[in-house]
Amino acid sequence: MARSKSSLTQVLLSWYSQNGRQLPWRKTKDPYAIWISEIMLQQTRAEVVIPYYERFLQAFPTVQALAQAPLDTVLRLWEGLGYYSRARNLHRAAKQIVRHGGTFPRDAKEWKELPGIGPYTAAALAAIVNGQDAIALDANLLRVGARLFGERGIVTSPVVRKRIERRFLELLPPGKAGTFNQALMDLGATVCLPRNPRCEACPLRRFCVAQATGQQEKIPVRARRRVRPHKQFIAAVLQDERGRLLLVRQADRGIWGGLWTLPYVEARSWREARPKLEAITGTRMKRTAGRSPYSITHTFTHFTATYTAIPAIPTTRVRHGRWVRPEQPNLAVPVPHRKLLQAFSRGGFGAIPHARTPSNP
DNA sequence: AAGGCGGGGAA
DNA sequence: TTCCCAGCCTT
Repeated sequence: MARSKSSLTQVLLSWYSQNGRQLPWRKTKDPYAIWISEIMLQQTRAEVVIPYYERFLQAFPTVQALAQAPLDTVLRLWEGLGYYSRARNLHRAAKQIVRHGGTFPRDAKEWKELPGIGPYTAAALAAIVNGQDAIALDANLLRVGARLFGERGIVTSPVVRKRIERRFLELLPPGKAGTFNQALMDLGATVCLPRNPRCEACPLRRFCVAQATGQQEKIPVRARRRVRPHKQFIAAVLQDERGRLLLVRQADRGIWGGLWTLPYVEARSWREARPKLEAITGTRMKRTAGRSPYSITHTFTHFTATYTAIPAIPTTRVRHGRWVRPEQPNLAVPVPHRKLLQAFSRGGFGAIPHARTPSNP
């Protein structure tokens, strides 16, 4: 057992030195830059993160620069990346770090005290930045570990997570936690894939219980997925005399917290939506004659949504929100609303088909 | 322990 | 279409 353990680790590290991914945040030892990367990488694949990471570090090269920036500027650079509480927590944490003289945490326990840093990120940063022996148990390590150790329980359950972490901890080469964790991540991302794992290319093949028993497609075992509900939303496209559209800022919590959207509510008809939209914008409004609504659907993790944008005109002074040019709002706008703005700026949804006016859009 | 929270890429 | 990703926070 002792022999296979050390040889497993050696094979893994050797494979990593030849086949590891070249990622921008692996070229630096700056705790600030690595911290930014880890937050962006939460629930987000590395390829998606790369351009965001580059732009973000260019805009905010230091933790001081980030701490001094307005939240709206930070959210602008996060636009499209999702899970926007990450950006709000990042901004809060930057202020905390600067208040502590700009010194970064020295171990996992200190990292975890910052907002937006949970068990995984604390372990990853402790290992990569501080060289501390820790297991950064992300989805990759969970999947690799479940297959490698032949774990038959539901992988997301606390018991199974603990079991896999303990097994990896036994294999961890002291002082090399950063490399060890990232080697396992890369193995999960490029070889030990969720579907159709490339076992023929796996350096750990001869150590893998799932491979030996032919169960690599059945492991990891996941909890049953719930059905995804469908929700309908109505958005008002209020236009001023200069052709600008009204956006409102979402509160700093909940979906799209801190971002700017068309005024919208969950509703199935204009009749139902209008009073609520009037409350949000602080104005009375009526539908624009001759303009048709425009709908898009968007799938979230927990529900599917249809957003119907309805052109309308304010009939009293508008008290809330900000007028923006739809082709360049210069504010952080979530993807579905950005699509609505783009569709409108490319022709304003067109005219209502004269044969049949949708009464219940 | 469970649910809310984005968006995109791959099969 | 469905799955799932370098998870965290609140309840």
